[in-house]
Formats: sequence, structure tokens, C-alpha cells
Amino acid sequence: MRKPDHGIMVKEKLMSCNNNGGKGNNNSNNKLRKGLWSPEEDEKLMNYMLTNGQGCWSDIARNAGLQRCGKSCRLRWINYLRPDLKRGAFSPQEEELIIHLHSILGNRWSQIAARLPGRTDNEIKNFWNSTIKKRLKNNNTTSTSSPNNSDSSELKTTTAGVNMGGTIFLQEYDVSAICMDSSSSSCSSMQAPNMGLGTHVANPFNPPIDHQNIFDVNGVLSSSSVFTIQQQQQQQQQEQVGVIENIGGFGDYGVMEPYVMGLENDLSVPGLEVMRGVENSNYGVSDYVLENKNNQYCNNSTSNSVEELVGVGNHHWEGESFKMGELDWEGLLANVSSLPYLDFQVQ
DNA sequence: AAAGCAGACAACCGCAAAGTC
DNA sequence: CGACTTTGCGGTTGTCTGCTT
Repeated sequence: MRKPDHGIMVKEKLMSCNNNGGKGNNNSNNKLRKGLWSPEEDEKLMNYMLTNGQGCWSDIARNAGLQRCGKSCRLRWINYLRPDLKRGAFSPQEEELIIHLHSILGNRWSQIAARLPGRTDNEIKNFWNSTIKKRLKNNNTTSTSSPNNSDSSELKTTTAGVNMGGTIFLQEYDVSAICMDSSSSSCSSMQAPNMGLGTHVANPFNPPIDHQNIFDVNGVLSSSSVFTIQQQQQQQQQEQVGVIENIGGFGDYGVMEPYVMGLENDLSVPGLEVMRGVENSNYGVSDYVLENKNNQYCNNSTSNSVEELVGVGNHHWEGESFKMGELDWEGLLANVSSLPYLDFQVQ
């Protein structure tokens, strides 16, 4: 709907930017611009960043000749100017991953974004709040099940919804297919705190990788929560559309258009990763090429590192070629299930 | 054609953690 | 060790745009 080129109609607002909640301001220039960024400002910041790399943001704002606070510059760079940003609509795979990650991480947008290359937390947050949440809510209102209905004694097909805190619960999710683990064949509900799912599991590098835990609004482990990755993968193979389609029939995306990340030239930003590619003016996502030095995207199931377990963050895209279009989404989703820092969020 | 509405997204705000002096 | 600064995060607001009435 809205074109990505903003900042043309910048309102001349001035502000006293204060990062410290009113505790002080060491910026000699108290009249700082506020509001949308102009193309000139973007250019200044971009040029400065490409030349000097990332540093102290307040210095950047000053040295780049911007009448902006460092905080504003940082946000602009991270959310808009960064060369490794991917633009355009979220692909169905990305949607699926977001939903999946959100079911695990909750509103930890930065952590979710770290697992979606080229996407920012702000972007994902907006997308969630404007699109996914609404879809799921609509779907939930038409659902026969209530969010608080954790009666898992019945094996029902999928319903999904969003609790008051915005966390997805997947209840009664094709239980017959999911609850194959004999140890949990009863699919009985369990209170999350009793699962030892406090701030972190005891050993963060040795997570209970055979469990995916999805909690309903009361923190009750849903009836679909316990199954092994292997079973999940089997399920995903059987149901390629998986969670997404079961939630509400996402996928109204038409044909994905080729979109290659990056800019027309190779970009080498000090302090940032090298990305290589050619931008297509079309928005939409499919086949862009990143360079991933480690080429480790979510395929190292034996890894001891959190990042390696669940994929890499935005900071790691460099090195050998990596094709987004060839993402092992299913593998990614499977590995995401093994997030070791499964904080239990009381909503 | 104008007004109203809703979607999408950029940007701000407040807070907290981390870092520095 | 405390004060101050910087950075990062999540919630929220503001603005633009396309669609509908």
C-alpha cells in the first residue's frame, strides 16, 4: 500500500532529544529534528555509515551533520538504511517462521528478527500487529474452541488463536497426528512452571530438543505441545502447509517475484557484513542471494550454540554464498523448536 | 469529488541493561 | 560504587495511502 520511499514530506518538527528519560543531554545542539527522514538526511547518514562504519550514535549524528539524536539515527539505520535489509512482503515461509517463533519467544521481536535475515524487529512487530494478529483473531472468533479451553482429552483438529498478550496458542492441533509420543499419548495438560521452564532450562546448551512447548493463555501446555522434532518433521512433510494453513489459510500471496537482496553494487560497510546482489525493483521475496561465510543456516543440529541451533542472526550474513530461495524452512522450523532459552512468559 | 476508514509502516517514547568514567 | 551515557528493546503513536461510501 504505502511506498517505501518516505521522508519526502518531512514535517519540520524540532525536539530536544533525550535518551536518558530526562536525566541529561550532552548534545550541544538541543534543537533536533523529529519525524520522518528526508532523502537528504538519509543520504547523509548512509554516506557516513558507509564511510566510517558504526560507532557511537550520538557522534554519528553530530559528525554526519544531522540534526537528529543518535537514537533516531540508529533507528533509521537499523530499520531502513541498512544495506542488508530485505524489503517487500513477507513470504509465506517467513510468516510461518514468525508465527512459530512467536509461539516460542513471545513478543521478543529482536530475537525473532535475528532469525529472519534481512528483517527488522520493527518490521516484524508491525507485521504481527497489523496482519497476523488480526488474522488469527478473526480465525479464533470463528473457532469453536475457547482460548482457555485446555481440555485436551479430546483429539480435535487445529484451531489457533491469540491470547490477550498476543501470544499464539495452538490448541487441539491435529492432535491425532501430533501426539505420537507414547510418553505423552494422553496429551494431558501440564502447567508450564512445573515443567521447569523458568527463565532458562538448566543447561542452556543442552536443551530439551524433543519438546515444543506452546502455552495457552493460562500457561497451560497445550495438548499439542509435546512431540519430537522427528515427529514434527514427519508431520510437516505430510502437511507441507503446516501450521499456517491450519491457522487460517494464509498464503494469499500470488506468485512470488524474483527479488535479489542488496544493492546494485557490492556493499562493504565497516563493521557490517558484506552482501552481494542485485536489487530488483519488484517487491516480493524469493530468490535473493546473501553471502554466508559459515553457511550454517539452521542445519547444525549438533551445535552447542544457541545461534547455531536456531539459525543465525542478522549479523552473520557473510561469506560463502547463501540462497534465501533455498532455505530449508522445514529444517529451520524444526530447529527453532529446540530453542533452549524458552522463557515462560506469564501473559 | 470529498470524506471517512482502515491498513501499513515509520518513528517516537519510556524503560532497562550494559558500558564508561 | 555511584552517576552518567549509550544502546537496545518493546509498546505505542503518528502519518501516509488506498479503498469504500
